[in-house]
Amino acid sequence: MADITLTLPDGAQRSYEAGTTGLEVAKKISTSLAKKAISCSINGVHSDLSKPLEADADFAIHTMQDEAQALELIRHDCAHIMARAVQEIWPDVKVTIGPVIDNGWYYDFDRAEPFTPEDLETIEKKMREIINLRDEVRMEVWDRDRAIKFYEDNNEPYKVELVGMIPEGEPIRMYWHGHWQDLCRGPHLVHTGQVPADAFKLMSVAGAYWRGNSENAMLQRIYGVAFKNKEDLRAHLNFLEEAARRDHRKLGKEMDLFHFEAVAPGSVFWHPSGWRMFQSLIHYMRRRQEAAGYVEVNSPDIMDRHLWETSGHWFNYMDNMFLAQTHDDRDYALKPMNCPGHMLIYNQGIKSYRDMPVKIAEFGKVHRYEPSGALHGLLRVRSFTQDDAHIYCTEEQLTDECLKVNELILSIYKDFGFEDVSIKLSTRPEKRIGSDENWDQSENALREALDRAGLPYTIFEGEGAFYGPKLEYVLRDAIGRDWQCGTLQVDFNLPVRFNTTYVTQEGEKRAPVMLHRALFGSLERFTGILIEQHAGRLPFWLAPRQVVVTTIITDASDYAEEVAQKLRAAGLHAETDLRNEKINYKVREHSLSKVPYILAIGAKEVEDGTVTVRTLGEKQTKVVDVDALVTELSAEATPPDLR
RNA sequence: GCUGCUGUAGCUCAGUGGUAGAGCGCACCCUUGGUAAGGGUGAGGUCGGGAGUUCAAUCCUCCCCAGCAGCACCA
Repeated sequence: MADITLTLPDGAQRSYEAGTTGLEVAKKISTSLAKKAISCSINGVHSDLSKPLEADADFAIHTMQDEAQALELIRHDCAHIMARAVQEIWPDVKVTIGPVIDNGWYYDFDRAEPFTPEDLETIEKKMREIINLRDEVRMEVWDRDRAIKFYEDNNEPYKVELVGMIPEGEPIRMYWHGHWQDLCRGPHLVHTGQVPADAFKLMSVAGAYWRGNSENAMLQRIYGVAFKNKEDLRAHLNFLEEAARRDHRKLGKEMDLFHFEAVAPGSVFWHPSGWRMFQSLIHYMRRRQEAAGYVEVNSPDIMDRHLWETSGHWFNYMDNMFLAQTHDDRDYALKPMNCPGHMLIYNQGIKSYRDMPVKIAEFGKVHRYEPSGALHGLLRVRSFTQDDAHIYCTEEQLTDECLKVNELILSIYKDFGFEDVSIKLSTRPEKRIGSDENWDQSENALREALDRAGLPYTIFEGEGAFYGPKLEYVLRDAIGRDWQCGTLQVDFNLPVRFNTTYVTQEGEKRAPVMLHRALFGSLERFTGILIEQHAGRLPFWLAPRQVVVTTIITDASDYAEEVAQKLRAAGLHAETDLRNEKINYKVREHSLSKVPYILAIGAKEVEDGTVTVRTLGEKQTKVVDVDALVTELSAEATPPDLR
């Protein structure tokens, strides 16, 4: 048999007989390496050690030291071992798929009875037993008929379907973990004992549709997390606990910012502190938009159904609209969008090419009947305030305007400390309106704007709105869930539907191109993300309660009021706490509610005309002159755009 | 909307087939104390809503509502 030459990571070249497996190569290099080896890379493709090497290649052996490969294998083997455990405990459970995800894996099962938390413990225990068996993992390539027959005989209909979906020409790989087998692309570990038995944990059970389609049967998904060692697992569990402490729903209650009621699911009751923060965001955005040439308007909340038919929303989103009953015979709907209102404002009077671009902004409260299961604190609600705007421009201005919006969004996020924002470009969906030429033009404008800005982005084919493609600016919550905030959409269609025009230099009427854009997106959502981002310790300029003036003795009350008045006169959110309580008690309480500065006043301060300042979270206090403090805090309270 | 779980005082939660309890908060009293909980007394609940089973339901069953996790959805 011919020899093949392998180039190792250090550049060394070695020759072996063709058909040698990765594991045999490892053994020839050293016995200890063979013991530690978990997989290999052949020309950069992560592969099983049992795979025979048939040609010259770049070759590397992986051990648990190779983080990326180790975690992928551990998690993927965990998925298989869990499925084996489940079928050993409940032989009638049908298996489906079990991929690796961030921090772990999941596996979807079809079982009549729901899995209980006790079941998870049982499964974990069985998994540890399987790991201890150190069963060899073997891979066999089968032909399609044999695989289908096998799964039919074993009453595994989901696997039969999966085998059928594998494209012609691709190998059908069957992985055996001891006596148990699964259809899988691989690669896998050498034996089950390579999975660290103390570094994984089953987390939860939840429903999930077969193949992600709500028309299909609902399966039971078990989620697990797995790491290289138990320290990493513990660190991850700590992270989850920390994240739970930052949950904006919890902090919203603790900081008395907002609440929800069953009478209005998905709609926020803003408390004074929360509303103050909300208003600070609006004031900030209003200044930024004015500086960027926008004009602000306000349009009605309830409008006739015919308007929504004209815009196309009635046809596309009727089921998700709130309808308003009246005593006349007309149908009204609460606005789910601001665009039609802006079209009617634009259409007043005649616009010239000299007026373009026209930028109409509104802090519009929109209502959308979101599915009950989608509601999630401030992050997904049924009525929310958009910092919405529509830019009407000429086709020549299109790309430049996209670029300007992109710059504005990123500059604003930067002011809030969001530096790495992921951007999604969603292209034409199947169900859409408008010509392909227009879609080409729209998608190109967005793509070109991002390219000119030199920004990375991910394309999501077919995920655009029915009227145009969109950019989505995605921010991440405390536990790593992504939420779309800003958005920019190009639309050639709505202007045509509303007979919206401008007069060109040649005196002809022409439809403008329209951009839909929101920068915060939803002010409710953005507020929620901010709360989590800062774990409630908001930047001073956004903190709804900035300073509390506390007294140590009752005799200091008058002076405390005086200090608070001075702070308020400087525009700061200052209040007093004159209660007959110990200073320790007051400090604790205001610290827990995340007030940035606690001032303490006792006999000494009254006499000297000073205050003692404590910064949130710091033990050290300092005594300062009141006027100096007012000056310092006023500067700190200045919003970033005014500095 | 789907699967599973949860719903008891303002908050966090315990508890029982015989109409309820703690801590915190709140009110009042004592205490005037120097940087993360001073002490006492007291008020406060149709046990998410409705129906059923039962001599008796907060507890068991069913329906509805809301919330949580995930899925699906997100103009």
